[in-house]
Amino acid sequence: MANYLTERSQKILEAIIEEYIATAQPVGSKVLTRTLGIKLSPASVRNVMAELEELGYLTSPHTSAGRIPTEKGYRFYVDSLLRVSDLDVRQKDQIQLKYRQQGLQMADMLREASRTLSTVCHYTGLVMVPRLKTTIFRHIEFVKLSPRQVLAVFVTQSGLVQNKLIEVDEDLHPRDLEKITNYLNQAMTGLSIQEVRARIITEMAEEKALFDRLLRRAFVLSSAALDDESMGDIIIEGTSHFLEQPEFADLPRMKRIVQTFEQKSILVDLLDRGLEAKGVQVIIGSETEYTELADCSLITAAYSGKRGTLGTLGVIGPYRMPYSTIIPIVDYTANLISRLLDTDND
Amino acid sequence: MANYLTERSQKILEAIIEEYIATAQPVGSKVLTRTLGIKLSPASVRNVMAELEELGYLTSPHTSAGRIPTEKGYRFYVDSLLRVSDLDVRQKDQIQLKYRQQGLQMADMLREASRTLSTVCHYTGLVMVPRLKTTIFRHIEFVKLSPRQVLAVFVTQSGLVQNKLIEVDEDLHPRDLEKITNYLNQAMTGLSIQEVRARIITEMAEEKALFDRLLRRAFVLSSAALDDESMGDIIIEGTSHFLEQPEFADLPRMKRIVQTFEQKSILVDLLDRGLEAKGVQVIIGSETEYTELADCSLITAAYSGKRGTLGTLGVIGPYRMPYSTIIPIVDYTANLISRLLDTDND
DNA sequence: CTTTAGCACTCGATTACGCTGAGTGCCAAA
DNA sequence: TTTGGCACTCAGCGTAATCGAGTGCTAAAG
Repeated sequence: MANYLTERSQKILEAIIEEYIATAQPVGSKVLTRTLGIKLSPASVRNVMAELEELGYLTSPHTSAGRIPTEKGYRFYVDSLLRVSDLDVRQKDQIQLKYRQQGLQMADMLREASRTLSTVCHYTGLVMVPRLKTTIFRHIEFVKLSPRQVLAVFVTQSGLVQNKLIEVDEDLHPRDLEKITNYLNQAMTGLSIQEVRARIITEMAEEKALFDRLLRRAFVLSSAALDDESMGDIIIEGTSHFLEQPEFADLPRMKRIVQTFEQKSILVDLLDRGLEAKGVQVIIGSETEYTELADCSLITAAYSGKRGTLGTLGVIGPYRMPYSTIIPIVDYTANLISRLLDTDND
Repeated sequence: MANYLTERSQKILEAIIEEYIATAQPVGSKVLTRTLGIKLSPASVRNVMAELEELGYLTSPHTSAGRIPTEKGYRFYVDSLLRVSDLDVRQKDQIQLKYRQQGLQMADMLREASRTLSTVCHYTGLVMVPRLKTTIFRHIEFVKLSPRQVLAVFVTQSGLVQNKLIEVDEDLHPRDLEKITNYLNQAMTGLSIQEVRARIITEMAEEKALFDRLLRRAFVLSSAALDDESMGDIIIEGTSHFLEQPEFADLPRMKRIVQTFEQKSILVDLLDRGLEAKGVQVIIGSETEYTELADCSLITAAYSGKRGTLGTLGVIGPYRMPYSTIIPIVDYTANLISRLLDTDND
């Protein structure tokens, strides 16, 4: 037996997967002959199916049922068989419309993206908020709230605003705070956070800083303001869509998945993986390397601002998913968000 | 037949409800005689049960099953039968421990509260973020991001920080922004947002403002910064606990509830109701007045800062809930949060 | 008047069983 | 190489039988 697939085998595999995606039922040889373009008898189709099963692309839940795709089947389908079409104009408009309202802050926009992905795809939408260290410094402001508390407000190039409450051990005069603010904004604008951190460390070691009280303070404060790793948060919308999927009908499995979502850390990891990748990425089942998500697929794409990748977004669902329609939606959304982030904040 | 309940009937009703809460199974007369303190034959218990059913406190799913409490039964139980004990020290410590870490911003604290409620109660935790208009003005700061964009950072007395991006139609000089900031902080600190709004409106009508360009700007900006009604957001944690409840085993019902959560607006309304109430409030089933939540109970309590109620928190679950343990937990959490908000921000 | 034992009855849950039909694998003919 | 034919398998479904927990009622006991 050949260990490659003839064109006909591929056609049949494709038809099986698409039928299964549509119906969630094991597909038999008979219905295939109807669905399939080629004129072929059920018996011939069965031969091919047996072959595909032996090669590991299909499996049958029991003897007298049809076949369902394996993970390997889906992988092959996504890699080789799938032709993703462009979104049609109507769908593009429908998505774009959601971002029409003015004055959205970045965080709101990302939340909207997650929600839109969820409703358009009928799966759960995921958006990873940009990690602090990959973003570009734009502005920082220190506000004195009480003798011992300073609020740091930090704005990234792409428009993300973050607050951090800093406990200080000395009573800083507002004038000093203002000077610190001015100095930092003038010195750091345009650098990435990583660069800012590096800069702080080297300058603090330098002679000048050793003797300038104010400068020292500036560094201490900004370092406190920026050390927050809590970013890399993720926005999940539309968990309820999971409850529509027949494959998750049993509660314990369902619960495990929802818990995984609530915990977020696993999803953060998975979305992280899409950061360097170009274009849309598909992670199927066990490729996630988490048993909790063994029955799920993720479709992700990175979005970026002016200066490189900011984060990733996508959807998660059962691995029986209409990839051909979901992939362009995720792709389009990532591009749209990238564009909006670029123009929105000059 | 009496339309009040004898002490014995009450005892039996209580026993039934507690048994049902524990087991989720209809309870029969036989098990009751074991559970019940009083020496009584199953037959006698049955008589009482029939009576309780006629009065509407119990119902039976079918002839040959035991009885389960009705909504009215729960209501009576919560109102008259329930003795809430204080939390024991260990539990209090367990809860308090979660807030030990320093420098938590209010938003983080509320999220932690929701999460803790969820894990401790094994139900879904809810926390309503303070509504803007009920909070006290503490500080406002305008940061110029670009010629046409100003970022307003607004801090409430209780330590909640909120950002709003404002599009302006003229290029404001940073000096002017600073003057505006100073003026507003000096004039408005300590007022409630409602008062601030009123003040803005009256002052804008006044003669002085008409001619002072800067003052006008100040009012326009602050009014833009504060008109955000988006607050009154709510933090939901632990939705997955719903999936543990046997009463929500069927997916469609489950899905309706999860969707209701995602939509939030209904929960906002329900939590709002607890704002004026003192102490813990229990809303059972149809008392919510939402069919989506007809099988759910909410247990809520208000938390407050220095100057009055800020918001509410609580848990939501099936109405078969161990009220006697949940109520003190919610109560304690509300008090704890109130205390923390008071001390944390001097 | 209240409580209790006894008993017939109800009805959901469980098990058993047979049938059906979709689907398969294999073989022999085209 | 394809196809029709055929025996075989097995989940799903409906029906029937059984089981047993729990009830309501009645009549006797307290």
